[in-house]
Amino acid sequence: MGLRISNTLSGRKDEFIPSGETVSMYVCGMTPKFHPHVGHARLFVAVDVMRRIFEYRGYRVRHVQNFTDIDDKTIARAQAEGITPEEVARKYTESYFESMASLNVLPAHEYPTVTGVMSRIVDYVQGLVDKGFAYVVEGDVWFEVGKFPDYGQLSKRTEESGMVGVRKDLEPGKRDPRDFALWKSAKPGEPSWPSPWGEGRPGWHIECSTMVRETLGDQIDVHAGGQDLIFPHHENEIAQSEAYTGCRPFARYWPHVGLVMTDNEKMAHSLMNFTTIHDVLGKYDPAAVRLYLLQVHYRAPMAFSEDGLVSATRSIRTLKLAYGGSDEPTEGECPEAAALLVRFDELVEDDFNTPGALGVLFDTAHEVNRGAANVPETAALRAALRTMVGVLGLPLDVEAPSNSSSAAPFIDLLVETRSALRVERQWAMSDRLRDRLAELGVILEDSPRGTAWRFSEDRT
RNA sequence: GGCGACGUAGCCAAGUGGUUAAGGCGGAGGUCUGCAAAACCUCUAUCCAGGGGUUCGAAUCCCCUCGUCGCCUCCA
Repeated sequence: MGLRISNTLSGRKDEFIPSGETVSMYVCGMTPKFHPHVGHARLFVAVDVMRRIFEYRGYRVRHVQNFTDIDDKTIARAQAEGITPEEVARKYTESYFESMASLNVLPAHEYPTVTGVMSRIVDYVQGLVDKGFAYVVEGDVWFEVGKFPDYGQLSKRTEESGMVGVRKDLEPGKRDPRDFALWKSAKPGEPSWPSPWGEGRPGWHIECSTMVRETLGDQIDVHAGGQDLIFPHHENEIAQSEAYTGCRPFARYWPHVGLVMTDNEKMAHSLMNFTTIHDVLGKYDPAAVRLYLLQVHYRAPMAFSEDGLVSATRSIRTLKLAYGGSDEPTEGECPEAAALLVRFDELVEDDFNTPGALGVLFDTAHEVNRGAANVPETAALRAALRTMVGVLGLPLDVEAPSNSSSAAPFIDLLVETRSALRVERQWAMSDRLRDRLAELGVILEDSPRGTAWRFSEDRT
């Protein structure tokens, strides 16, 4: 059975049938107006896993992800920080890349920006005007929803049912409450770009339609984003694109990633209730963070919790132990390893079921840790585990930062001293050292090869 | 009000028609260890928000109720 993907457009889980040799995937990226938070991390890790699974299943993928580098919020942030909107965008775009590199998120093949495609956006808006889908009112350009009969196909809203709650006070010149801005005339002091309708800047949705067309073409395979973008953003994107190109569906598969919740509301910059990825990575192993994010199916809402991160930190150890063993040459067949991989493949193909797949990883890790002496099977099992870890993108190769602490030389010294005491069989003294270190958050592990230490994950 | 997502053990979470309901964390016991830690082994949901219904058979399909969240447009 092949890959199946939940598709907001069809309202079902659909079998994935590629349109060509390469899977085209567009992801609504972030507005770089502050450091990315855990909600962003979840979205981009989820999308990263989708891409890795496509590639694992033998597809080539072309992944494009935008930055909305100019909008009301970047302008507001620029004023707050006393820098230009460009500087805001640059600063937080860098922050984005840092966080994503730590989480082992593969870079997209292309990162278009609004400012980078401005002239194409103007052309696109002009095209919609020419085709009769948009009208101009005093420097503003509006998309006329009434001209596009399929409006609401993604969000399942109809004019009668879902639109009743929209604002009643129309902006000047707007013909229908549902109409939305393609181009907004500049207010004094705002950044603006020239257009046939005067100085202004693009509306919120048009940049994505333009960028998709510029980078991937008139129809794409996969369009992903957060669940909060279904309406109006993705709905409007579809309207613009299908009106412009006449090609439908604009995107064939629409997987939407559930939101990260904190205190029973979505984590969002605008709600001031977020935890940045940077902060989380300061306290937790990146592999644990990624594991934590993949432990919930991407479509379900996810409650952010430190307990979950602590739990994931403990879990990751089992995986690391099995993953990091020395390499023995693999010889012969290992039916058990093959069976585990089959289980893994089936789960991963079924709408990117990472929580289910992680169950297989732990089963595999236990098999490896159990049979460390049984060389051929262990090698095959470990190879299978490495394959799975690669598909999920868990950064198990990366050392947790603990041993690079500035306290490390002193802890090493204490451990060394204790080892000497142990040789003398001075148990009372050596145990006291171990207990005192434990109180300070340093855990000692004795083995025939010597004594290793690590920081407790519970330290605050 | 409309549309959508969700409600499975102490916590997190797979499973969406059929033998014993994955896995992780936590907990209990054991092996190992000078004692620990780590690792490994065993145990830890007669039951899937509640109530009806369909079926030989449902956590899984249908209806209703309750609860949580998201979206409802140039955005606080």
